[in-house]
Amino acid sequence: MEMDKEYERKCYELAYLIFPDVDETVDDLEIKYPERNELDKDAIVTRIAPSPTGFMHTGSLYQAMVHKKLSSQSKGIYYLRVEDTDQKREVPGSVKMFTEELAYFGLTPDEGVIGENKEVGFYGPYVQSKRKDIYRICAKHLVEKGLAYPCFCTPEMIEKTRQMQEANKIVPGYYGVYAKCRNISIDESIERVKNGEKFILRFRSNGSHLRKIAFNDASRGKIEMAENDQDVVILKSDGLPTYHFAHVCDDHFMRTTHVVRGEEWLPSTPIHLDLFKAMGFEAPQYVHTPLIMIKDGNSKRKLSKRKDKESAVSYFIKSGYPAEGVNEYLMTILNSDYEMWKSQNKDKNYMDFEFKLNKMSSAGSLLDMPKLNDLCKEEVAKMSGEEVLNRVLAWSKEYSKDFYDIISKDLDYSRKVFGLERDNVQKIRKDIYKWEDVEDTFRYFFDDIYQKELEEKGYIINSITEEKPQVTKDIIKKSLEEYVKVYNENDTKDEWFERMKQTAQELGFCVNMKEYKAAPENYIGSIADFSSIVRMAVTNKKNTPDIYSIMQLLGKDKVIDRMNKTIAKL
RNA sequence: GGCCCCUUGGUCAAGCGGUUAAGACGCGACCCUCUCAAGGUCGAAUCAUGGGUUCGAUUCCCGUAGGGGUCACCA
Repeated sequence: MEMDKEYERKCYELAYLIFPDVDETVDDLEIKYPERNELDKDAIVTRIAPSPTGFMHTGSLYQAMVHKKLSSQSKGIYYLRVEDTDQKREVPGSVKMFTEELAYFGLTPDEGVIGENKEVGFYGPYVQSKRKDIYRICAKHLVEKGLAYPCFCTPEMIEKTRQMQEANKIVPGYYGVYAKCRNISIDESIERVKNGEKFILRFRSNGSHLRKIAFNDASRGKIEMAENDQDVVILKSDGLPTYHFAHVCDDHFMRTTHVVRGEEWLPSTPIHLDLFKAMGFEAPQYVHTPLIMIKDGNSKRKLSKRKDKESAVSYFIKSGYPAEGVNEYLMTILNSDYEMWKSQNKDKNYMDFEFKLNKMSSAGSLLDMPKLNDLCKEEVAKMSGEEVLNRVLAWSKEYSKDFYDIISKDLDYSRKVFGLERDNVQKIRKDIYKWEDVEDTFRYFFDDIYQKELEEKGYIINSITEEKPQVTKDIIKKSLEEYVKVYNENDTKDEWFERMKQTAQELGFCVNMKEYKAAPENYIGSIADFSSIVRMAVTNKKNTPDIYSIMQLLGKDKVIDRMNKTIAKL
């Protein structure tokens, strides 16, 4: 008993030696960062906690969606905390990038860091490097309780132990008898700290690898794992905490109720539970989300920052994927019954859907780009020409300045172009899924880039002859020559088509598709072939919206000029 | 390798002891059509495997295999 009292006293002495300047206590922090009583009892407080490495992972966006849904549904809070405890990896400008990228997808947090050097909320600072005091208070608390100790081992010594453990097939790590500094006397610790020896701070775990610990994952259910017995580092030599320790201190004092994080954290959850227990804090509800995978040959693997461009959120923004489509896609892989709900609630958006944690798939899904593209197409199809134009303007201003200049020259004209088969029609043309592709899709409307394409790629009209040998170059030439003569820009659509048919028929094309299909050998081609000739002469493209509208938009001079130039090239 | 997670068509997946095993993307065919896209109709394609439990297993239990993750003073 006397001994215990003495030990306790020495722990306090050691704590004071290590943290002479820390005079606040954990209890002070409890008062400073009180429970969020203003929220409903079952309100969910979540957080997105990126590291400022200049890169936002697509998986983070997926999680941001979970945060947003959980918090907004429960009238809770979703905040952003910057985890910059690894200062070596820090990339300037990251925070600005994160907040902008989240904003692009409508996933701006309610609290915390909301822009470069901008924070809101009472639980800050929301940047870990600015929370050193808090970690030191918590760490001091652990030292006082004999639950943390200074470790004087050098990285080389630890590496040596690890190699020995591996060679002997012992579970590697710093624990039990292998934890040298755990086992030195407190007097020696005090002495060595006094002598100014360099050290880091480790947690003193009382767990055993032989015992099991169970916890409930809100999406996966009960998970059982071996207890933690590792004396993990809690404060590094630069004085900053490791992820493990920061997670425990921050999520407690920011009053996080649900920690939504990637599956890769599952194996270290026992460490966190151990730390929560040691601090006397209640652990949050964990939600481990599956990783987004990508196909690699015959197997799949997690999206890799180095190998996969799709691993970066910025990729989707740069390519001009509409946020609505990406969000839809995320929801489909996030909640298994979302697609069904959506098909019954077409006019609603994902914010109206009730997201359920237990409906979350726990297997990692493959990033399905064709599906994403399709969902984006659907979303673009809901937009008016005006809307599409505005989106393309915003996108190109940032990522394709030349195109921006071209389309902003005559906004009325551009609006008509983007409204083709989109405004005032029953069946909307679904051909655009990302803004990056728009320039190529509509290039024939803009002389500069149209001309450039012709110079670079040449005329594609000859491909008709390759596909249908009976439609020879001579026929193409003759068709265009005849058509140029009769083209009348004042025709209505019906008149226009009648005129096309007439010209086609005179040249030996069949103007009735059924008749043509019944006996194609009787004709040199069909009205479809004739239309292709005209289409390619005017647009140098195989696929376009309705040619009549295109001709109307381009105007007679350009139409005639393009046809004549094509004739000259034949 | 230890530990952990995961496993229904090519992909996302519904299912939660008895179903003709939904739906979506993709793919194929046909229809419509001035082309393409869209739309319409139809089609091919799935319960990893072995053993239990049960009258009955895709569904519950155990093993096996496969895939993935993780074992830092990185998060």
